[in-house]
Amino acid sequence: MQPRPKRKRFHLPSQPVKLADVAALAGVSPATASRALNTPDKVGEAMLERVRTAAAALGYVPDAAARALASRRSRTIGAVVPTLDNPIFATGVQRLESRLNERGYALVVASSDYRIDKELRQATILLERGVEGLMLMGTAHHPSLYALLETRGVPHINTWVDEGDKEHPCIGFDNVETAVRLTNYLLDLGHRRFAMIAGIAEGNDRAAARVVGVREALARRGLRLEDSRLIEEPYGVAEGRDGLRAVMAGHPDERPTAVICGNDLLAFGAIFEAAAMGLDVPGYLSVVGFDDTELSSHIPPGLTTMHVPSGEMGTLAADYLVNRIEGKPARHRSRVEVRLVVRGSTAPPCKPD
Amino acid sequence: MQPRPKRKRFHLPSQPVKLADVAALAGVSPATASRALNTPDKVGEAMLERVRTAAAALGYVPDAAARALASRRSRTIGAVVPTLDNPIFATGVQRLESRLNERGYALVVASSDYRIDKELRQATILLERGVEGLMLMGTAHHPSLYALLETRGVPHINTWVDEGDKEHPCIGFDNVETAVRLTNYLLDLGHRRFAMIAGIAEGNDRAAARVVGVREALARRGLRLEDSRLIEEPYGVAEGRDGLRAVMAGHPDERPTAVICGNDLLAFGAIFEAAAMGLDVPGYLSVVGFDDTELSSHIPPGLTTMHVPSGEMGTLAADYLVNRIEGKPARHRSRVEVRLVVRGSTAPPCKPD
DNA sequence: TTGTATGCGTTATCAT
DNA sequence: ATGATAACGCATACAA
Repeated sequence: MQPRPKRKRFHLPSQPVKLADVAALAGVSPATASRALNTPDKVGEAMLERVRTAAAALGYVPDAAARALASRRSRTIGAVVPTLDNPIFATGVQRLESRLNERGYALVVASSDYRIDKELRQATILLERGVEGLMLMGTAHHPSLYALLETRGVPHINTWVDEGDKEHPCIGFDNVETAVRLTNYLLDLGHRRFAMIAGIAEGNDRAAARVVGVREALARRGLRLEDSRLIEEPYGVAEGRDGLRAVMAGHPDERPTAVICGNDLLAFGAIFEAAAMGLDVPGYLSVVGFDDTELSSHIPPGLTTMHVPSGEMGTLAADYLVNRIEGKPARHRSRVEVRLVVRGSTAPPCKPD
Repeated sequence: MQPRPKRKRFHLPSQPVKLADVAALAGVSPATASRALNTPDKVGEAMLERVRTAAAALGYVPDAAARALASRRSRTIGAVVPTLDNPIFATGVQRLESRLNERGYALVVASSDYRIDKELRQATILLERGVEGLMLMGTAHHPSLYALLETRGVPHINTWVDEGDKEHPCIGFDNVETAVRLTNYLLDLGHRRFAMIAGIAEGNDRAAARVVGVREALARRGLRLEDSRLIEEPYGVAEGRDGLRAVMAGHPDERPTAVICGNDLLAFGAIFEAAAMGLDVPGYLSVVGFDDTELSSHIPPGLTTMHVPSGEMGTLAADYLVNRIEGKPARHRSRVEVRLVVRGSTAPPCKPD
């Protein structure tokens, strides 16, 4: 005869100790145990102690899935970023996580690889996972994304941008205006011949906006960016080097005296390549970037760049989302300060027109 | 007779369309609908189509919490890293996420800030969140952590290490041995007077191991690291500069001819500071680092360093955990190749003893 | 304040 | 291959 009783279900006793066990040990109902653990102020002093010690004694760990199902709250928020491989994004996510952690939320991350279709897929996955809020980057999303957010009623926040897109909450700065300011600085220095090593605009509205800003600033002074002086490269140091060679091609007299880079990584590459080409920075050529990474102030001769407070944006995004979720007041939009940091990589042109 | 049942719940109709709705529209039972969506091969051709179109028509999105509760599977794994702010970690997490995504898992991240007590707290939170696997960094964990993992039966993997700790699965490399190799390279070059700008050993076994390795290699040649020539600094460029000034203090004749840095960020700082002090690298001083970041090959004169395949470790960690979770064979330990990359920052000492 | 009884949406067991 | 139905572990409306 079989020593095993015929079992009704075949579930593993994965988590032996459940709330009911705690309640039993404490001699109270599951409801009271639940309240004691979650809303201590709604329960008597004595009960509270009994439940707590019982829970501790059993090493009780609540089951998040069951809790989420019953309460319809996951206490989880999601973030879809292009990649964590860009340090400036990583910093933002780091601070996002820190703040969420402080406020009792967990963070699930996914990357879009700068592709809006993948961003949509990832966001969908996170939504299925039950995130209660979503941090996105930029404002160029798949048309279906907002609809998805809408139907699920999940708050979201666009970061790194603060553009005309008044429909949607965002935390960041105006990339166009920022590029204008940076370009104006160079113009005021006396530069007239420009080149730009931009990021890949496709799928990256921030990169595109920076090009627009540069063009706009130049146009106001009656200047323009020659086609041969604008090149798009993925963000990277090696790409910055390639970019510099490309935009410096041609007759020396027609070469740009200032190169604007889409981010600091590209700018580092440009500076290194200029050195390799024997072109003095800033004597022969001024170079500027965007972001202001840890290295920007240290790399000789120091990189003039726009300081972007990526960590602050992460913190603000966390607060915005949690406030929305918890029904607290939350500013629909908030702007962070991006400031020009002048360092050694810029100077007046050696031979102004 | 009451038109409505007397008890009515006040739940928000948060997710109007559920599996039952799909089943109803398709004219099948919920069970069949579930099977059609999850295990298509266990269902008839015709049913499958009906269910799928019904689901699409209603825009059905499964509820992860309910699914997790019923199946006892969250399809989520967790990672606790010191910080995302170190680009080398960010890369590892990026690749971890990529691979998990490919295999149908989501990633929830938390940071420990190099503190084992916080690591324990974060791991606990992730476990409560129902992660089915956990990626950790290093091997120096809180005593309770393994017990926690054990009771919950959650697979884990220690990354960035491959030490004697044979109890636990890990993916990485031997930090001591790696430091030995790096030091031997300098010794073979002829260096005899060394300094080290290490990371903070407290809470960071990798940083500590690298110091051990350097000492070990020196000891084998009858040399040692003077107390005044070893300094611990948080990983950072500015800290590297401070560190260099500190270890170069004293009479020039007694100065080290080689400085070993705990990671590339510190090495960058050391190189910059050496330049600022008018000390030629590698003519007067050789500098080496660990990690091999994107900038290491570009920064003049090129940084000699140990290349650490952080992305690969992320991928391997993902595969290991998913394989374990899904009952597939998984190597208990796997080692990645760390190789010495010689660049311009090292040369024989100008005046060997 | 505490207990009782559902219900959350899905998967899985069993019978058909 | 498909349907009926009992868990899954917890929170909460309601009664006491």
